[in-house]
Amino acid sequence: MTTEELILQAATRVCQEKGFAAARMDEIAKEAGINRALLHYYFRSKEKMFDIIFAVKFKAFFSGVAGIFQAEISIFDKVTALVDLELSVISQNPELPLFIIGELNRNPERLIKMMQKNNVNMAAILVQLEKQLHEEYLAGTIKKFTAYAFVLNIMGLCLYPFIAKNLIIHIVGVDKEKFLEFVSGRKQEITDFIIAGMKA
Amino acid sequence: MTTEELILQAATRVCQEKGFAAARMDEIAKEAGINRALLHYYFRSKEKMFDIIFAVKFKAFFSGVAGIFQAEISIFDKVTALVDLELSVISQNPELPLFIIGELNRNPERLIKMMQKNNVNMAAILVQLEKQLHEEYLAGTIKKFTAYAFVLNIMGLCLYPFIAKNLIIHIVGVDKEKFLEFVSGRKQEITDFIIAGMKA
DNA sequence: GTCTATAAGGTGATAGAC
DNA sequence: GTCTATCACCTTATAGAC
Repeated sequence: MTTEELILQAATRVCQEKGFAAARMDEIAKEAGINRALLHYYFRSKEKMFDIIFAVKFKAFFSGVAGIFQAEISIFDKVTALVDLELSVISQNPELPLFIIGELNRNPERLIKMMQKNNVNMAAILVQLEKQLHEEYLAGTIKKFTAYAFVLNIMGLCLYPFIAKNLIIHIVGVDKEKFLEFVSGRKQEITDFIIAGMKA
Repeated sequence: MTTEELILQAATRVCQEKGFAAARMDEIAKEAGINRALLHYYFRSKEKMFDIIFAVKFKAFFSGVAGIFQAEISIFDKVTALVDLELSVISQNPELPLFIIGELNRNPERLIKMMQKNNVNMAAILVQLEKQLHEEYLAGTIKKFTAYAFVLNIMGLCLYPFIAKNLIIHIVGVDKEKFLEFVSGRKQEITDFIIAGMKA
């Protein structure tokens, strides 16, 4: 592993845990086992380093999701595919949702740029989704749902357990690994729950 | 309004928006229209001031919820009551969930102390809930659910839209007030969705 | 109670030796 | 490339006048 990769890995850990404002260049350097000045040699500034970290995490968070939304499959198949993808991706990276959401306030423009760069047009996706939901409603397969409700329900059920991970761990005093194992293993249960809730 | 209340109000706004690490005493002072030294006169330190803010917000977040969990009503009535309470409380304070969750990492002990101080024993609540869920499952009214799943599903569906508020606003370019109005108005829809998903 | 001035320490970033 | 030393700035907190 190159020094640059080593630093980036350490920086990712620290930034994800603490957030940009609370993350310290000194802590990142120590975590990487190198000197603080070397961080600036490779990345010039904290902000630029954070940009790179955010871009990687953003891709992990969104890649694949847009494709499923736009696929020509039934709405129930979309539910299954979305739950499967989200839980798979986030299980590998439990801090991801809170990191993205938490850092958003500080620099919303960054997110918008990322969306454009990755060719994700969420407004267009929602319009298309709205059409499909309406058609399936008319066909009698599902109850009436807006595209917003559809997305929020799926994301809420999949992501919230990871977002509230530390809250739950500390409140009920459960083991972190056990908890993550539990929420990651709920693919079928969540999928069934959503489909049962949507069926006409 | 006393100066102390004025400061606390300004401090709450800034801390909730920026988080502890990014919040600046100077910004709070300006927001309150007073001098920075006066903050320390009233609250001694940033940390102590934050303690007070957090305690108030914590109570708003948890008060009532424990009571519903422990009430002697059917599981469907609990769903209805919980969704109603959560959406009512959070609608009045959309930043609340992310604030509590986001600040947790920095000081988990604070949360544990709050739970004890407010006499909320979540572990005991979950045991009791588990019992009820099992009984209603045996009675044939609902599918099999763990207490964890029950709580996570409800909280995810109610809270996630507020947690991801800024993500959604920026991604789809929707108006903030419109969005909050929409998610706050989903009480019936979410309740129906959950009950449909749980029914045997 | 409220202010100005300032101390004390932390933090990102750079200079320059090796 | 990697280090030590250091600058320049920012932020919390206090001292002391009014």
